[in-house]
Amino acid sequence: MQHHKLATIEDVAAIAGVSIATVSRAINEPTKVADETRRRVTEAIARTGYTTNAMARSLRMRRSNMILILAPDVGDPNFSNILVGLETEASKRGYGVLIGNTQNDATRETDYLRFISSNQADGLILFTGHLPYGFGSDAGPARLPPMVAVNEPVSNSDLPFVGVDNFEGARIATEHLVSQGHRRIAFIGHSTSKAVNQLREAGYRAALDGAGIALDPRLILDGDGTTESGRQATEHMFVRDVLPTAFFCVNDATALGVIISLNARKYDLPREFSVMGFDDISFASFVTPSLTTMKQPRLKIGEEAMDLLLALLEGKPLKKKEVLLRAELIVRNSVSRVGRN
Amino acid sequence: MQHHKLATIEDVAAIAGVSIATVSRAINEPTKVADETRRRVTEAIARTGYTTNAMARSLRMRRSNMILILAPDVGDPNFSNILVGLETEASKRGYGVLIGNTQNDATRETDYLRFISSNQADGLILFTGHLPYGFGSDAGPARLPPMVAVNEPVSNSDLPFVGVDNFEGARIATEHLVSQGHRRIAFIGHSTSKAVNQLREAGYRAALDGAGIALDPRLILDGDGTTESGRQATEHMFVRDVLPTAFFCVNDATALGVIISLNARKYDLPREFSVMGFDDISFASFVTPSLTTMKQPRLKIGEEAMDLLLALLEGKPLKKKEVLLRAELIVRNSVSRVGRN
DNA sequence: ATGATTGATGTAAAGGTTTACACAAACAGA
DNA sequence: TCTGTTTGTGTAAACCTTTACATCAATCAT
Repeated sequence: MQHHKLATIEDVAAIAGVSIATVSRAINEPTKVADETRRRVTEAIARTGYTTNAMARSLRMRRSNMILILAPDVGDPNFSNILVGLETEASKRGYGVLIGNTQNDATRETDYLRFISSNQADGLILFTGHLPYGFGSDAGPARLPPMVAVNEPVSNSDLPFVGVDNFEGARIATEHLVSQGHRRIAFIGHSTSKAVNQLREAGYRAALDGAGIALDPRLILDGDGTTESGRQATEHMFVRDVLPTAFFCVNDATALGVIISLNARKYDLPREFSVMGFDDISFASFVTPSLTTMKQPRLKIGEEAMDLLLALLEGKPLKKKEVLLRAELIVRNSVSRVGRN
Repeated sequence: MQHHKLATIEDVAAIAGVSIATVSRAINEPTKVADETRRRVTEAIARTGYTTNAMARSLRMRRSNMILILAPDVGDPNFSNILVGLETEASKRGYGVLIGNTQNDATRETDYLRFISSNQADGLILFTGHLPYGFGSDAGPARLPPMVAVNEPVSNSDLPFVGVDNFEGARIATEHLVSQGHRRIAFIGHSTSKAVNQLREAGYRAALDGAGIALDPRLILDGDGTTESGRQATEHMFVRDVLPTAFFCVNDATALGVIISLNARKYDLPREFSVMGFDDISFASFVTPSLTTMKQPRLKIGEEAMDLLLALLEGKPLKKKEVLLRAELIVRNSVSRVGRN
């Protein structure tokens, strides 16, 4: 009862009075068929409402024109904006987009590989920062599908990568603080494991270095990028009583924690302390004070990543193995000139 | 160079010393094959690393086990949380999820239907509030695929619908304000076109009615659900000098506009005015004062919608044509007892 | 006039499954 | 012993394309 019976290429061929091969050619290589024939085929297609069956096509061509996107958290607003870019570019080029929410669960990751191994997807976009479990494995196919990593580069691999230039962004951010007269600038979010954090810290160090400001290691605090870690780091500073005039936070979530902590202590922001974030996530403009931060070009990241993957897929030579996009400084109200009190 | 040559059912059959039919049965209807045979097949599968080719399977079965999700804005955080629910449920049941970002563009909507007509997707989840353009059309297939509407019911149709109970939620919200002693409660977001707004206004009216509070039409203001409209409505109230003690806003975005406007006028919130939202979007807890609002059960909405669609798809009898989920009152700091000044 | 080339089309194979139907063996009931 | 049923398996068709190869007519070069 599902399908009446969709029109097939044979129906079209019969009506147009040609063979199915000709119909196929009229559709896929129009120049290879005579004008008059093409006209008849086009008309027959219109009359039957024919659409080529993608399954049969994929089976024959060994190509699904689908891209699988694997992300640890599809609900993450940061992800979803990149997704728009990915989807837009894919759609423009005639590809469909399949999504898989891995939740960093090995079982789920392996499970999604069925889309690859069963030919349901031609390529892979990875947000996870590592190869899916089950790839390097014994049973798995030796051949890896075309892949592009986004946001998090995949460790020990030379996978093409698209993301924001964290080092440069962090440098710009820190330089902005310096330009406002700050010299005691804390970095909140030191991490020995997260590549993103390390790059941003490196940018911070480079900026201080460039400005001739000596690094005070007591102003560099650990953090895992959560709001809670920002809060804790701030509290820790007050306990030790080693204070900066400005906080550069590894990301907006951390910055929020810092702001919450400072607000709770009744400081007047940004007069008494400046706070700078990174990412420009949606709430950044709604916090009080609204957050000065570095905006990630999320749409662009998505588009570039998909473009790269499709180039890979279509066998075109890659321009680059790595695309780093610039973050943009967004000035709001959480940073002011130092020493206004 | 792409694929070495994946193992097929024939390879497995050869190794196990059975026919391909038996292999297929061993996989899909294990009870129908003898224990010993099944063992041999399983082993052969393990040895070859065989995965069934989904394309061939879909072609034969006329079923792709894919669901297409059509949404006007994939980047909308409200959407992306529902997406998690949709994806989780689909994945649990062995379905994949395909996404289409329509941007309310007729061309794009029509374009995505190719997934349906070409058998690449078996069913449709609609966030758009209307049937995709090209469906009722002449050329299109008379047969509609199984569909479920989410968030926005589809007008003039009896499409199954899953969403939040707006009427009930608005009533609960308003009753909360009443319970805090408010009697002059404004409704911001009256609309003649948006169904959601109308339902929430109806809930507001019902609550007032239930509390024996006479409706003051001057306290009902137009709004399209944007932050700007919330701001404007508030300004308008001050111009006319007809003031409530509490604002019930059609959604959080509107509430944010109201708060911005009141903050700009230097009112002390929530002492002088209470503000209530609806949705509990991510920034709700970050505004100052943090927003008391009604939380949409987004994950649950997604799960229920997918469950409904799959039931439809698998020909099971539907429990209901409409699933309305309850919104939950989230008490934060933007509402206080009236008359504390 | 002849052979070679070009252009347009058709024939048939291949892609990898699922499943209706046929068949054989084993078993049950008489 | 015979008939009818059950159980397990195999054969082959069908799902709908794309495309290598063959065919044939028309055009061209010599």
